[in-house]
Amino acid sequence: MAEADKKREQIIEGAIKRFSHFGINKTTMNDIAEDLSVSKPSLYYYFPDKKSLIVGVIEKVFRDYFEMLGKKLNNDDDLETTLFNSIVVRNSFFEKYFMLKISEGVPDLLWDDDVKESLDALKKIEVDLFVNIFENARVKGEIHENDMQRLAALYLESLMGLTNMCIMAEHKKIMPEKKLLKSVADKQKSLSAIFARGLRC
Amino acid sequence: MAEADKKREQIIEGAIKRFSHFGINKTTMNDIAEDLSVSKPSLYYYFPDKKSLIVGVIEKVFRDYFEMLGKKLNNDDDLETTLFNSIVVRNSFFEKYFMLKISEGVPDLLWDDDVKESLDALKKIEVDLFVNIFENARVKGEIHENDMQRLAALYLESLMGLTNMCIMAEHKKIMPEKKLLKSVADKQKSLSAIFARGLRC
DNA sequence: CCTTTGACCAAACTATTAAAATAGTCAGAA
DNA sequence: TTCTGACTATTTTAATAGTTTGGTCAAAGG
Repeated sequence: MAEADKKREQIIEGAIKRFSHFGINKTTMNDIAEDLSVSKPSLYYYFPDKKSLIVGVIEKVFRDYFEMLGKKLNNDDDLETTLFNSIVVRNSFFEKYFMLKISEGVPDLLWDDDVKESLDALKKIEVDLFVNIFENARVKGEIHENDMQRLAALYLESLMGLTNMCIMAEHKKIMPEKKLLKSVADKQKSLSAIFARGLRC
Repeated sequence: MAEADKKREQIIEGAIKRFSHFGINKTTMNDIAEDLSVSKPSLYYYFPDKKSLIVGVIEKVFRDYFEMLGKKLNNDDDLETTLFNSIVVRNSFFEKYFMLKISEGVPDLLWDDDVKESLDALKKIEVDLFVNIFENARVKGEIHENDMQRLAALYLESLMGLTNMCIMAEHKKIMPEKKLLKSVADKQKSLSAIFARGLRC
């Protein structure tokens, strides 16, 4: 049992390596099998199809992100500092797993029901994490609002939206440059600072 | 001379009707010519190619947007009210000209040098308009910052990013529903309110 | 000279099909 | 239970033919 789970993890790790290097749709199940020196049917013994492997990869990455976020955040920090730290964590993942970006290349994976369901659940977890952050700031008197759910969702949507705008503005497909990432991070921090101050009044 | 300009305007009006109803790439030059009861070469007498007609349309729409924005804005209003009003104007244009959205359908029109140049110039004008708005708020003591350029760009990028996130989250291609547009407007206003308050401190 | 036109062409897009690549299965062995 | 070689089914890709559409021209009307 535990052995099987370990194997599943190994497969996911292998898939992540390929995916984050060549992208999802340039990686075949054969590639992954060969990397791990097993046969394709072995792969299919652990994952019924490619989609479920992709979902597994996505969930693994998000779990890692949540874990690192949990480690980095400190209840004693003020809201602005907390948001800054979360941006650093978020961007490190964004950069590392940029090639995983599902939006491009894979036909309609984003609109597939299973993938969408998994992704929605993960995003909900992220929102809940930020609900905690904002709630924590509220009890410390940094926020004068009630609806932390709405606030957390709004903050994340704005931040991601800003990020997309900046990335899209550059050339389409290419991997974003270090310089661009730096300027994006600056903008994210500016927005977060204004956002945090805007909640104080 | 003035006669030719009038004709150009008529053609642009006709093109806008078609474009905003069927989208840019579902509209042929023949369609536009037939609508106006002229022959295709006549069209090409006034616009050297389809791209320049598209650029003409884009610039006309933006000019109308800027004009309506100018009418709606009042120097005496506080920053939050001004931003709210600008959102109303912006969204009315977004809805009216939704089918013009170049991002979808037309191959790489967004990355075409001419279109990009025109679009960049128009966006710069918009940013400058908001620089004025923020500058006006600053002299009234509503803002304690120096770099209005940076602020205006950040605000607009955040707002557009938020909008994109909301629109994208729904089904891809379909025209956005009234209900969705309402909720987007609410989020835009929430962000703007927080943003405005965040600049006061 | 300015504007318009029917007739024409070349490039872009679509539909169709065949070939190749890849996802996924199965009977049976370790 | 876990794995494999050999197989099938499905998707992508490539090549092709047919159609649409952007764009041009020589000539004519005002």
